[in-house]
Amino acid sequence: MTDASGAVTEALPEAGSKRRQIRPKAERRQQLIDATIRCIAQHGLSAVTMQMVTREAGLSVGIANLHFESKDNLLKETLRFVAEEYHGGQIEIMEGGDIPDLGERLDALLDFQLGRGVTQRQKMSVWFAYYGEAGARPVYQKIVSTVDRLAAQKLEALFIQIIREGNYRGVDARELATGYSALIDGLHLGLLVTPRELSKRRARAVARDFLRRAFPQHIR
Amino acid sequence: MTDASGAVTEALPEAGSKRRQIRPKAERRQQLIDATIRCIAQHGLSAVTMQMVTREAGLSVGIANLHFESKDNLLKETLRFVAEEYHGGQIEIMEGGDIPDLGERLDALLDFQLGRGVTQRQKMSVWFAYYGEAGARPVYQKIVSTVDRLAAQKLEALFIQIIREGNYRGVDARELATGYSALIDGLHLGLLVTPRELSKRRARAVARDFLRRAFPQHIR
DNA sequence: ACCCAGAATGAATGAATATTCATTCTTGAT
DNA sequence: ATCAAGAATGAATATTCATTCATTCTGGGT
Repeated sequence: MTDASGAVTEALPEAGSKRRQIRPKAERRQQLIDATIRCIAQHGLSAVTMQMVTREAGLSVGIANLHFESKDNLLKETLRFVAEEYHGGQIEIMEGGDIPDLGERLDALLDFQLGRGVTQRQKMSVWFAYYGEAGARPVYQKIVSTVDRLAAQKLEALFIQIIREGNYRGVDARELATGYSALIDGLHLGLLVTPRELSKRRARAVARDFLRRAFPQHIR
Repeated sequence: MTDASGAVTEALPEAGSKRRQIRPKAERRQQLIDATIRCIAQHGLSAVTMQMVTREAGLSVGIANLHFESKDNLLKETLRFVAEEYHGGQIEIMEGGDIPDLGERLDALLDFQLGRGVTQRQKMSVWFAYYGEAGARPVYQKIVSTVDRLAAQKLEALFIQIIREGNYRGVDARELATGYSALIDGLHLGLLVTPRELSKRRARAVARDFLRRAFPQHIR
């Protein structure tokens, strides 16, 4: 639904039929998680209802409690999915057997973190919606911490390699990694909240500048 | 209320009396905003109810709709208050007739942004709770953008002064200001969501490092 | 001492929403 | 063809919550 035309429509995935379909549990779960992401991005975490999500998924209300026990759980699993997708992508690049050159690998990482189109913006919304609640919900903190820590370690490892290769002096890999991560998070926030002030292009320039200042031989 | 003992109690601000008090409108408004901040920090924006807020304030439920027209409006005004307080503090320091030395002024700014105790943490929670909803609520975006822009301009102006004084080459004040703001936001996020990984001390070190790399003559 | 404007109260109202579950439908196996 | 397992549905339920407003109370003005 939610389309301009009054016609009752299916959600994106399946088209046409209004016949009841039976699908495996895993598929339905993903379908509901995807719908939840879209709903959070569009309406905000605090406005999301089960009716909204199931309608967005093109399914009936009861199904959400069939595959997830409760709304709380659906939201928790959605966060877990987004967190793992985002950090998984980063980690893959950082380990990167694909890209042997360390400078290029950094560039690829930056591309992943600040690139992409609308989809990325949706994920960003979700990401920060949960951050906003994290202060009051230890469950969210835990999910985020877990994936965060792993990504932080990989980033530090990459920086250590670069520092060694470039023979940079007086640079602490750990501190730099913390700073870079925080910078990326902050830029995401800016893109989300004040898109008028901060274009994606400028965000990338700022992040690149940070890296260039730290690793002048590797960037540019 | 809410205390273990059955005794009916007042909220923190006023003690003892259970007699109805009449106070000027402005005072009640502030009292409710303060209570709202505490509630958001403790329970999360999406869990805040009017009952919760008015109870926290030690007042009756009806009063919130008397002084603010609606819950929506109370939340909006609370955001405005937090935004103006935070950015107001920064701006005052940055204009800083108090501190003539530019390096010291930077240090004072950093102190303000990453210093303070529990109170600061409460404000941070509130701050990011709203950020999380900003993607879906233009009203919030607007409030934040407005104060944000002013602070960004002041920071840029300060950086321009420093660049001139230090005769730094190849440094773009605007870009650097964007980067520094983003870094601070990102560090706040880290402090909020993964306090185990990121201590306040380390956050300050990271931010200082950023500034030192940009303005080596002014910092340390 | 009295009054009354308007501040404060909280029980009542109605709307929104998560969750349940009796029922219906689909599919693959026999 | 028939059947059973279990996936899917959505009307009904119970709860929670924002908002209203008739009533009570307070304190400054006279």
